[in-house]
Amino acid sequence: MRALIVEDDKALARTLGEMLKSVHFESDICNDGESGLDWGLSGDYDLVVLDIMLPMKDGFSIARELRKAKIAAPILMLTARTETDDKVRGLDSGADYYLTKPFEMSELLACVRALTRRQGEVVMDELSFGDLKLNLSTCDLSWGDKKVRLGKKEFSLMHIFMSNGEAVVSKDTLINKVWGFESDAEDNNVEVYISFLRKKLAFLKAPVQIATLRKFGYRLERTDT
Amino acid sequence: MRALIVEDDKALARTLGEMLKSVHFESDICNDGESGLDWGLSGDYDLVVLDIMLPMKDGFSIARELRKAKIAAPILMLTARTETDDKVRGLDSGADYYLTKPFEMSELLACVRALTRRQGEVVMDELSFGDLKLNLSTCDLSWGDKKVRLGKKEFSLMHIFMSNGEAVVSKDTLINKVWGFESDAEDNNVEVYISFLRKKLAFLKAPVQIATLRKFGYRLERTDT
DNA sequence: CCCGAACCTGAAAAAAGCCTGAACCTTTAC
DNA sequence: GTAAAGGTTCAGGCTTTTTTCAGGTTCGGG
Repeated sequence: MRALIVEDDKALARTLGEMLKSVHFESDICNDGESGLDWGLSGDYDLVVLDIMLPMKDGFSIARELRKAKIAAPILMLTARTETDDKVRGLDSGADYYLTKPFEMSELLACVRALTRRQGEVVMDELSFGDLKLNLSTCDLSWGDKKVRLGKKEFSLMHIFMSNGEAVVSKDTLINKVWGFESDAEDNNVEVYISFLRKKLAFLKAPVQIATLRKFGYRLERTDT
Repeated sequence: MRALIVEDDKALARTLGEMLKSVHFESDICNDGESGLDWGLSGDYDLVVLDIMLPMKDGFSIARELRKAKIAAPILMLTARTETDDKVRGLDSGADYYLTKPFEMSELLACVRALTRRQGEVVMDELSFGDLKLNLSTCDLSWGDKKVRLGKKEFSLMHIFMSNGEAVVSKDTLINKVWGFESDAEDNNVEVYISFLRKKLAFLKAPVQIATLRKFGYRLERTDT
């Protein structure tokens, strides 16, 4: 993890760096606003600690410009100003936390933990088999730039196949998982849906097919090219 | 957007609710810790405002248990305690921001904005999907120079769609987030509003549609040109 | 080579889900 | 208080999904 510290008080900057080091951050330090912004724009920091009053360029502007450049790293604003207006301005410039000096190091570290904790963000779930992809959040099956929408049962079936790789899946298994443990669905229902899926795979021109293994079931296979 | 306020000072709770309302949050209020936790566990909130000293169960425990249950909503901890130890404890329990009373409402709202701002989004009061824009402060949906005003429910729905990009959103989710998880709204209510929104999108001639995925829900889609 | 079991698939019926106009109710603004 | 805006309910009609069915094809063992 890398942190950028933009702070003109060199002693404080160094202390911050050491504190962060104790929680496994490598820190870079800038003593003025311009260089702070430049470094921040590189985009490879996981945290930015920003003073407000700085030579050359103030912390508000830096935060604003970083956000404008789509830099998403958490910004911790650190300042002696206690006015509510400053806090509001700081947070609205794009900062994620506003901490007023003086503060204890334990508090700062707790903030840092809170800010960096939520990194397990938007996980776009997707199953894939070769280049065939099943998007679990949009429910569509795609290969290259072609996409088809799957109905619910089609989706469940495909989901099962794609989670099983190349393993054979029996009709019984499919019926149990898709139609439910105790349903009166028959083998033919599965067959019909397999047929639907094959049509869609053909439409995608995907190099993948659903192969039949008589008396055993079905499985996904790559169709070599 | 829905907020859960857990605060035993009823007057303050009500004030908070009103403040949040002005930034388009529907709030549910709990006056004790136990019910606060229960409600929070429903997982339908986009923000939790938590007092620390509460009857039945303190804010630290609530935050900890919510996180344990994988509830990811931002937690704003709100308290009179100014001890560094309390702050550290609060943040480490899972809170995302620690605000000490007394505070001004403008500060609270700035925190809320900072907390609910999706990472990577720059302009705070506008969501966008392609060229379609939803102005969060005027509730206007616009495309190019055309604009329509959305009602509150229409707005909430659109807000959810636009924060979710192209992901499918189920009717249950929509009902829980727009009408509240213990409401008796039915699927048809959602359908009616989807219908309203479609009319407005059509009026805007926006290249965006609300697609139906039968048995899954709805999602935004670009209508290719 | 022949037969039956297993499988495929188009079509159509049945069921489930969805859309929407309109009437009616509730809240808000003045 | 009143009107307008917003919200809810309802019913009939429409669309898509799911099931059913029937005739055809494939496969493997005798």
